Amino acid sequence: MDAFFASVEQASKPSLRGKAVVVGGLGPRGVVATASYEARVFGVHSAMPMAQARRLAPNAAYLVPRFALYRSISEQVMGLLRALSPLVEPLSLDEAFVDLEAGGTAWDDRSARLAGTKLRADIRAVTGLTGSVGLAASKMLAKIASERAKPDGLVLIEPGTERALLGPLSVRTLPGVGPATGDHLRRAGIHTVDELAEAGEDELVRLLGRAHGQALYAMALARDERPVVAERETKSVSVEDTYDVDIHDRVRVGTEVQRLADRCVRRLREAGLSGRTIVLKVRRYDFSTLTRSETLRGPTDDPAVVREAAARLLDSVDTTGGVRLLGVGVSGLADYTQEDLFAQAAEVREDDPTHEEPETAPAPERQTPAERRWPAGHDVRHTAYGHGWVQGSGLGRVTVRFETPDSEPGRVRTFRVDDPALEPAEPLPLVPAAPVGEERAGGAGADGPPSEEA
DNA sequence: TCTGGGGTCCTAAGCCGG
DNA sequence: TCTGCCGGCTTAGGACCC
Repeated sequence: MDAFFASVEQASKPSLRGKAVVVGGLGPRGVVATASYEARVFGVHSAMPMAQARRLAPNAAYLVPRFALYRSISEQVMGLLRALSPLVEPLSLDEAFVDLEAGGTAWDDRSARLAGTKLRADIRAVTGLTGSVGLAASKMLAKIASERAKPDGLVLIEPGTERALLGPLSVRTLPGVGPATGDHLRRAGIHTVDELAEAGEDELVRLLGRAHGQALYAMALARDERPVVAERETKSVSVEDTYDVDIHDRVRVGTEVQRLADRCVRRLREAGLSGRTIVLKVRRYDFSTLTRSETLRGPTDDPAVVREAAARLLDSVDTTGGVRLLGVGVSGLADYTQEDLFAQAAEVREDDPTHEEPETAPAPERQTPAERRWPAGHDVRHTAYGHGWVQGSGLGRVTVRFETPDSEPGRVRTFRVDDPALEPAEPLPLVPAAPVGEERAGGAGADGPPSEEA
């Protein structure tokens, strides 16, 4: 999908179409998750600090991500992919590999192009968004092709042309070559894929280590046999928070770690998993990051056990000077088992007579009521004006633009944050709900105004 | 107001048991 | 019985990806 988060926001907010839109964390330490193509013109891009983005594009719309909405649209798209083939490997919410051959698509350019073209049309019809398709004989090449297809395009790499195409490209084009490996290679005088191939496998292994060297050499020769894997097991579950200001108070650090442990366990349980290894992550005031881990005798999903372990790990960390980030994770995962759970909990209670029962609910997060209740970009409903979204809030006021995905750009009104006529609302579908070929339900939709167009 | 959050994989060192 | 080697596990850190 092209600039996925930003495109979803533009589709759901007519007034933002054709405008610079930046989605990401809005706090003092936020970074850009996705910038619309209009925002990229100003030099804004993913992973850039939000403060820098605001300097580059002060007039862009800045919105908080709405992951639940993105996930629901992602599922629609993944559904279309699975109609093409049973072998679909999602890489993220907005990207996936599809093994067309396993889905019965004939192995020739015409058939492949046809499948890709139809897919792009289907994505547009179902979600209203544009997606790009890369077609090639391997995952690496398909990925490179899809990058070149963006935005809103289709690129096919013909068998036999791979090496000629890759040769002059920067080593950074290859998946797995990031800033560090790129620098490393540059210092060795290797800039292009051709130079990578000329260096030879032994030299690359010497420079980068066995696994990385061999993998990179194979890719430089356009050799990539990795299969498309549909179901990959989760290897770890973790949560982390970056704080708006560094935490210096050791007691506060302790309580934050406990909260993170609880959140992590909640996620673990939702996934029906338990794990043996507890990991504590600490990023200090100077951005240096360290991890400490402890492996238990058996897997657990008991909040008390994870809290205890995280607290022990924290004891071994010096936090003087302050911490900017804390995280708790669990790895060494196993499917949830009742026996292990009880055994582990009993063990801890014996070890520690002062052990406390876990709180049933974590302490609510501290944030100003306006920001908490009215995040920028989220949907709202007003009893008189209907459906809209939060343009901004502060000083006891919230500004709302009243429009829906299929309306004209709407008008802006400002309310008190505690206006009883205003309440948070669920996002509306980006395209009218009725599937193609079915009769619409007489304009008597349960919520939202009837569509302007057929 | 420099640098998020959730992952994966690899390396390397130390330790332990056979 | 002592030593050496090897494999596997644990721990810490780093690179990379979206």
